[in-house]
Amino acid sequence: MIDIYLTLFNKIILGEYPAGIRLKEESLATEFNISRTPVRSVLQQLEQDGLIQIFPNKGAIVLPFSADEIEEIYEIRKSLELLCLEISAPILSVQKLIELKKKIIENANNEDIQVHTDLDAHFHSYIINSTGKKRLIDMLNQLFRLIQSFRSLGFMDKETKESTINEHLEILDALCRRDIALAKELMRKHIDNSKIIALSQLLKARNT
Amino acid sequence: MIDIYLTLFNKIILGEYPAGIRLKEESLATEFNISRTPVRSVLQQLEQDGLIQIFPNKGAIVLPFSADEIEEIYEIRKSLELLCLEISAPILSVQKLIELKKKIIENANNEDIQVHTDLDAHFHSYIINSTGKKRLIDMLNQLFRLIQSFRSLGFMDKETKESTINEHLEILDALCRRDIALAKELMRKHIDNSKIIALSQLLKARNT
DNA sequence: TTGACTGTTTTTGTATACAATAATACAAAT
DNA sequence: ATTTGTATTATTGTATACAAAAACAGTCAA
Repeated sequence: MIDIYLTLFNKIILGEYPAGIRLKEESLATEFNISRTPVRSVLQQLEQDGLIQIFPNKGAIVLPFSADEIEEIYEIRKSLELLCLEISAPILSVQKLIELKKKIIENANNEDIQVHTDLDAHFHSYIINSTGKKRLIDMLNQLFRLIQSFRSLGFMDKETKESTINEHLEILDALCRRDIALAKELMRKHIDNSKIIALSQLLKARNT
Repeated sequence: MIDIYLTLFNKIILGEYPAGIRLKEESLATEFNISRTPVRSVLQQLEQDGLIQIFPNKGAIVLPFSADEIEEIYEIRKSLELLCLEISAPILSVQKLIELKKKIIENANNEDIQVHTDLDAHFHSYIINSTGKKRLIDMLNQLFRLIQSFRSLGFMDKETKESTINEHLEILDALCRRDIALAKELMRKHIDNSKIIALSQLLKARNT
């Protein structure tokens, strides 16, 4: 049931199911060889992700997932992640920050995209999870799922990869020195840059 | 079905269902004289609200909704509502801002709590909805639902009511003059004050 | 007494059948 | 020709039946 969720999720994100088309329970059920019951459950989840809208007694339609969406998601992400930084920066372990820096430097020339995707996730998750704020963590993870594919795709480009690495390292340095104001400013710029990368990846994905 | 959702929602918020207790589908179904199918749907919604957690094949337990939760929700709200302000402040209609001011002043001495609850909602909604950002609006509305009861209760106290009114008016003035930096600063303080009010209302509600 | 095993019961997950609602097509009237 | 009303169909909403998994209780062995 998790896989029909992910299948639909990705089809919508990647534009395979365009905005406006209707998702009928029966069709989906037969398509995935399951009954309508789990289908309804999945549709409810997708609505919570903001990918579809369910009209009572009328069914579900796919909502637009366009550049505007990416733009909005990144602005929300920026606000929430800066809040995380504010909360966790004073209590982050310098030792762990240094470890993270080492890992990033060691893998700087690694060609594997997955490695960089993981390091990126690791970097942001450490800051976010250290807040210990359940809701905040959940909200950011939900946003991350929405932009995940476009984030990874960005690491295919060498320059993009290198600038991302540098930005991560600079933020870690500021955090080690407990220069929170600088860390926030750098993080703000980093997320703005990431947004531009994601947007360009979206356009690429949609034009293929 | 909407009413069983609201019933459970409020019972959890108000501490009637304490953290940790298990919600069994069958019991809820018989209690509300419906079948398990809509109960499951409601439980899924409550999980999205962050009020319960569903463990696969094991069922749902109520999560804590304590002062810490209120604290966290208000911090998130502050970040997101300030983002809204940043986006919408430059484009808010001065005419509408003045209308809003008038309404607030006219009703300043009204004794009806509902009137003040509505004005409060109106004030914040205008700023939030003017962004036109669907996701942002949805997220804030979800947060508002969680703290709604404690917000209204605050208006029972005369001093609290008056300070809230004054804060709203000051923010509206700043917005009329397009002094966005000031508006943001005032909004930040306003939400911090609201947090304290909500927290005290939570404690009151829990001790009765 | 403790601990592992097994059979029973409870509870959740899914499929299916039925009910209620909305969409559609077609006919009749203006 | 357009609109209104009605019958039909399609689709969602809910109840129930069945399957799978987990929790529980009791028994036996160490």
